[in-house]
Formats: sequence, C-alpha cells, structure tokens
Amino acid sequence: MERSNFIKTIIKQDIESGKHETIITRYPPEPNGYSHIGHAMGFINQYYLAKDFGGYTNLRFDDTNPVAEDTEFVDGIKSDMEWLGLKWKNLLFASDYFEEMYDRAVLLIKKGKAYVCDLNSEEIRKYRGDLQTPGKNSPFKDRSVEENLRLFESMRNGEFKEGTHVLRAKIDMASPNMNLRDPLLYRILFAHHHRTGDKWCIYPMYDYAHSIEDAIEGITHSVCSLEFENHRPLYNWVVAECEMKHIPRQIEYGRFNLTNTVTSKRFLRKLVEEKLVSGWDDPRMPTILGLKRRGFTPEAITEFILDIGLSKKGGVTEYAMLEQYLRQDLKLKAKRPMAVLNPLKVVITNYPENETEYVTGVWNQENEEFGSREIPFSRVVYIEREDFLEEKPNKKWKRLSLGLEVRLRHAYFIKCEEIIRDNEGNIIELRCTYDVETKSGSGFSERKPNGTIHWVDATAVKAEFRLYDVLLLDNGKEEYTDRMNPDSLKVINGLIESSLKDVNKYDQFQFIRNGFFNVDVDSNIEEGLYIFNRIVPLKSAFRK
RNA sequence: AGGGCUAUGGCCAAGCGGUUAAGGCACUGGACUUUGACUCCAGGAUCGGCGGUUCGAAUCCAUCUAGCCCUGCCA
Repeated sequence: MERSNFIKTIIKQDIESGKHETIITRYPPEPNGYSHIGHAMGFINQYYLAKDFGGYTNLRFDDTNPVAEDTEFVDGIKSDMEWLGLKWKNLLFASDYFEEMYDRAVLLIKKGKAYVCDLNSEEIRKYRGDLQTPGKNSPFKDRSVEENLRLFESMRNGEFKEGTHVLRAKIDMASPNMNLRDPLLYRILFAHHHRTGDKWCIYPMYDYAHSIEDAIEGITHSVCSLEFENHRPLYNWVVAECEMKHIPRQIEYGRFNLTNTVTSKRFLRKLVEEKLVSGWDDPRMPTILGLKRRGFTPEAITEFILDIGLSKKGGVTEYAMLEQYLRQDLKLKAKRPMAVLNPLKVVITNYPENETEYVTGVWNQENEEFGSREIPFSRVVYIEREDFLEEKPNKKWKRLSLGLEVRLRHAYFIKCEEIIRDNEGNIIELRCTYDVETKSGSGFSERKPNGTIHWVDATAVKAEFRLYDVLLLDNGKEEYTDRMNPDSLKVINGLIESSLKDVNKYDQFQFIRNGFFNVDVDSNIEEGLYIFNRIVPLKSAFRK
C-alpha cells in the first residue's frame, strides 16, 4: 500500500488545486556537528516528499551563526547525505544571501517595521515579560527611520561592540506568542565566518534568515520539526513584510526518536570526549559515521524511516523495528558463511587421520547468484560451545548432547560419544563419530538428527568479533548517564571459515545462526587481523 | 492575558461523515526447515474521557483530562 502522511496529503492538494506545479523542499542543516539518524530522517523525508511528486530538494547549510559552524561539518554532512544515496538539486548556503537579507532589512526599516535597539541582552529579556506577563516596548522602538537606517549601517560597518545593538522587528510586545515580542533580526558578532570570512560583523537570526532563504529558493513546503510551530507566525510575517515574491509554507512534523539510544548532540559529544565510545564513528553511535561502520545499509535506514511515517505526534520508535529492517535488507545481499565465536574442539574418532575431503556449501540458499564454496572437512572441527550440553535439557533442545546426533551443516551427522575435561572439570573436547551415509546432499533420510549446527574445520582463521548491544538501558532512570549499558560492547575471539581469508573492509555476511556481521575498518587483512562487527543478531525463538 | 500543538492495539502509523478500523514492528500459537533464521498461516483495538449534531462519527461541535513546545543577541 502506498505510504501516506499528512504532508503528502497537503502537497497533493496543492498540486490538484494548481497552487504548485513543482514541489521544492530543502534540507537545512546547521554545519555545527556530525549528522545522526535523526538528521537522516530529516533529509530522507525532505527528499522523498519532493521526489514522490517529481520535485527536488536543495541542501542548504544554515550558516548564520559563525561562532558554532565550520567547514569540517559541511563536508561531513555532505558525505553523510551522499552515503545515504540522497541527491540534492542545489548545494546552497544561507550566507549566499547575506547581502539580500541586509537589503530586505533596510526595507523593513524604511517601512517602519524594524528598529535598532540599544538594550543589552539582559534588558531585552526583562522587557520581554514572561508567559503570564505582557512585555514592554523598548525605549528605542520609536526611533526615526533615518536614525534606524544610520544605526543599522553603523552596525554593519563595525562601529559598535557586540551586544550593544540589535535590529528588531516591530511587532507586538504583548503577544501571547513570545516569538512575536519584537524578535531580534540581526545581532553583532565579530566572528570569522567559514565562508564569508570577516566580511560581516552582523549576522541574521534564524527566523529572519530562514524565511528569506526559503522564499528566495522558491521552496514550496518548508518542512521542519514541531518546536518551530510557534515560529510560523513570524516566518510568515518576515516573508510578507520583506515583500518576498514567493510565499513558502512552513509545515511542522514530529521529530523521530528511537528507544535505547540518544541523538542529543550534547550527550553524543560527552560520549566521545569521555571516551565512553571510541569516537564519532564508534559502531554503537547513532551517527551516520557510526551506522556506516557498524554495517547498517542506506537502503535499510531509508525504508525504515519511510515506513515509520510522518505525523504531528512525536513518538518513540522501538529499536527492534530498525533491526528487523536491517535483517530484511541484508538477507539476500549477504553470503552466509560459518563462524564459531566460542569454539569447542570436536574430534571425529572414526574419521581417517591425515585425510581431508571437501563438502559443498551454498553461500545463500535464498540467493543462488552467490554460488557455493568447497569447505574442507577432516578429523577435527570446532563447534559453538553453547551448542553442546551434556544432557538434553528438554525436548526442544535442537543441539548436541552426549549420545545425541546432530548435523554439521553442509556435512555429516555426528554423534557425541565422549566428553574430555581438564583438571577443573571444564569441557575441553568432544569425541564424536560421524556417519558417512549422512553426507549433505546425499539424500539420506533414514533418520532425523537432533538439529543442525554450524562449525568450522581445522583450517579456520582466528578472528575478533565485536558484539554490540544498545547504548542505553530501559531501567527507568532519567539521566542518560545512569542508563549506560555496560555490555554495549563485548569483544570475543573465535574462528571464521578459511574461505573468508580475502574479505574486504565493510563486506557484510550472515554468519549462520550468529547474525549479520561486517568487516570492521580496524581489520588488517594482509596481516591476518580480522575484526567483525555484529550488525544485528538473528531473531531467535530459542528460550531456556 | 498566557499561547501553540497532540491524543487510533505494546511501538510506529493509515483513516478526512457510511470500511468487518489498512499496514509495518513486537508478541502468541501453528506449518515448513540442513540457520531455533527465512517463508507461510492464524490471533488482538471501537479510536483519551463525558456530552452533543446526524439516519449514521475515529472522522463535525463543546467540554474535561493527559502529554509536548514557547520567556537564547542558538538553530
């Protein structure tokens, strides 16, 4: 069924009524940090909202506050968006419009709609009143147009210190909407801008700048998050009073949240700075950098975001949903080799010594394009420790136990005959026998094994597995700091089948019965250092 | 003299006056299975509460309740 949401409904109506022919949206990040999955939702939605109707999206950096912004983030955000596979029509910057914004501000002054205010920030706050009390007019509100013009030019020319003067819209100090109590339009900032350098020392505020940017670009639907609802009257005021030809429409939707993780910029930075994670690209981070390194795919993320939908109700989506979209996407894309994370040696006593045969394993039975590989099989193999229990615990146990028979996937049935222990009683080896009649593919059907387990042979290669879990626990605590999952990363050493010797970084696999993994960038294949990130475990109906 | 917004099954979310109230995720059964995976079948809501309008309301009106946002020279 076609996805539907309230914004698409609005757009559809606007097209049917002839209000718009081409739909133009924009993704307006501020280049002051790394993007995360919440930002991805923003761009993905902006992109498809336009694309679904044959329109396009602009990527526009909202660089109106030089104090926080930097080119490093511009480049980072661009590459994040490219990785997601989203294409913008125009790459733009708010700073491209500084001159026009200035001219429009002069127009506002001439119309008597804006004035230079000499109050300092504390005074402005006092004059603004509060939620219950109306504000008072600034004593500078009634300056003459000429004086305002002169003062504003002096601001631009750097004749005043920071904080001494601002340009304000003349609206209504008694408005119940705080945003309309003569909001600031320009402030003085002697800061070096990453694109305009030192050309300007006055910078427009968001509400003023954003409206003009949208209008200049002909944005038809300026989609933003809920917290800007109260700003919409100001947005419309600026567009109207600045006499912009094109009138964009701002529409707000509920921002996306995910359980068991954070997208708070402040907290993410804290994680990095306090080394609670290895960096902005730590595979546990919800940053695009982190998701990429973890092995998440742009396709899964996009489908997930699009399926969540858009509404005016800000909700929290369960992390399990994202996981399932990953599995679905990777299912046919990944080969399905075998890896044993926690090896237990098995000696097949009735298999001839010094002999090796090869068994055929299809890479992915649901995607024949991958073909198959030949897996060496001989007297010694390794199985997963947890696939063996001395006694079958219950009728549902589908693994190996003493006296029981299981199939080694792609190979033979083996039967456990004896357990070898060390001095402390730990199981260190299993002695089994195999049945040559039961070879995989032979059509043997005389009896059923107690299950099928994965294994690796003696030529297996050592590998490190990094098993990730959610960053935050649901423990009822308020503070993120108190919700940190101590087990968000477990590193274990195991074995991968030797056919995986020539993998490449970022290659994705489904290790049979263990989950989806990718090759971490920390790997050094040439030197035999194999590191795998668990992208997501397989679902499991197994219960103790 | 506060204002704005939201409320549909555990989560997300369609629905726009007449439908047995879509779908996805989760969960529970069951089938299948050389991955306890995948796949397949089956299972659950009367729509925040109370009134009203209407032949008919999740959809319109009123009111109540709950939650979120707004008093940066941030965006």
